[in-house]
Amino acid sequence: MSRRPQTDLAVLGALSVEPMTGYALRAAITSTLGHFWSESFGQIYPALARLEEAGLVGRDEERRFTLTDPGRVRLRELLAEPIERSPARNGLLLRLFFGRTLGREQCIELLQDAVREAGESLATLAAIRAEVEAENSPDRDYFLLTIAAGEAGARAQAQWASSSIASLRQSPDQPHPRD
Amino acid sequence: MSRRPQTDLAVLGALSVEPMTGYALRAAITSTLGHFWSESFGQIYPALARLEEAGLVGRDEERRFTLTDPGRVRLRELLAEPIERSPARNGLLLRLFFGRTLGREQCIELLQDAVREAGESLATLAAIRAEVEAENSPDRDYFLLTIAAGEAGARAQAQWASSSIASLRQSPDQPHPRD
DNA sequence: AGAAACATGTAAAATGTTACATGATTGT
DNA sequence: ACAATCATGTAACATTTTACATGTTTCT
Repeated sequence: MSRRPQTDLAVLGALSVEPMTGYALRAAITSTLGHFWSESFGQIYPALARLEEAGLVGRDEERRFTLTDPGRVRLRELLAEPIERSPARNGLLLRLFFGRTLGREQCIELLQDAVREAGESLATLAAIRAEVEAENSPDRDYFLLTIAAGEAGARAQAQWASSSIASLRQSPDQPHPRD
Repeated sequence: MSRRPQTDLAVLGALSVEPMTGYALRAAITSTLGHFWSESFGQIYPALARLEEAGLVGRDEERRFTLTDPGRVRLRELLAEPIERSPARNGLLLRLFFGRTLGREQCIELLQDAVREAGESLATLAAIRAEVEAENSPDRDYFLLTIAAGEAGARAQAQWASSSIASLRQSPDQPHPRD
């Protein structure tokens, strides 16, 4: 099965929340969905064109893209499909796995970056959470669910990275192999 | 910058641990690295051919691929490069974000799957951990670091999903929009 | 002898990113 | 008028997956 349905899912889903221009859609995917989803710029307009062709999205008076009734049906279908997992690609863990070659100090630096990054994530998520909690959208509880996932992940990363730094500091630095 | 360096990093790194055939390399990437990295089958042999051409890997008496000295230098270079983050693509969160359309019960099922999955991950990781702890490899401490990351993530996911299920059960199910 | 696993590769198709191109609208 | 932002798209390129193709070795 192609991965295009996943792009369609993101696009139709975003339009189910509110009608938007392609430009706004891109901004929504970058900012709101950005913590757990991404679509590259060059995917969105072709997807919209295809979906419009198929009658799944239309335009309102202000030329914003809207979800049609068939589009809503299609969205439900896509939501019910089994989750396609994207391949794991964690560059940090890949580097730490070969940490003996990279060297202890550099590993510690990477882990410090990870702690900092997790902190930044938590700050961003707190801001988004405040915004979402202020709204009274019917989607609110579900939005908060995804925010909570991000927060849980960030906290786990911060704790893991911190304790990893501590344990690396206790172990002796080994010389690089063959140096 | 192309993403090929990332594939090279995985291949050279794996060979830095021990010499292997391409077949074994693939198995190593699937099983050991599999929790945080993936390379598709069709990438590995072309990468090996390219790296051999460039003199970064060679063959030992048993025709296993080995890391050459220039290869080790290149590996260090690649390890020191900034981490390229791969785009976030979390199908579970994408579906939950549109949970109002998907429906509360289906969301709960997805979350239950997530809890189960996290449990399976923890079991697999525990097995790998036991194996690695038994070894006395110089890479051991770094391997354990990456295992700990997986464990932390899995535990965070299990907790988040469990408490999300509880909170969804408390909120009333809203009818599907426009049904 | 046959099955299963080992081993190496290629080609086509699908996917995805990046850079470029163009014009309208809005605020200063 | 000018800059910034809004808005829509295309084309070239890079990456990745999947399916196919082929032969060897090892175990039963």
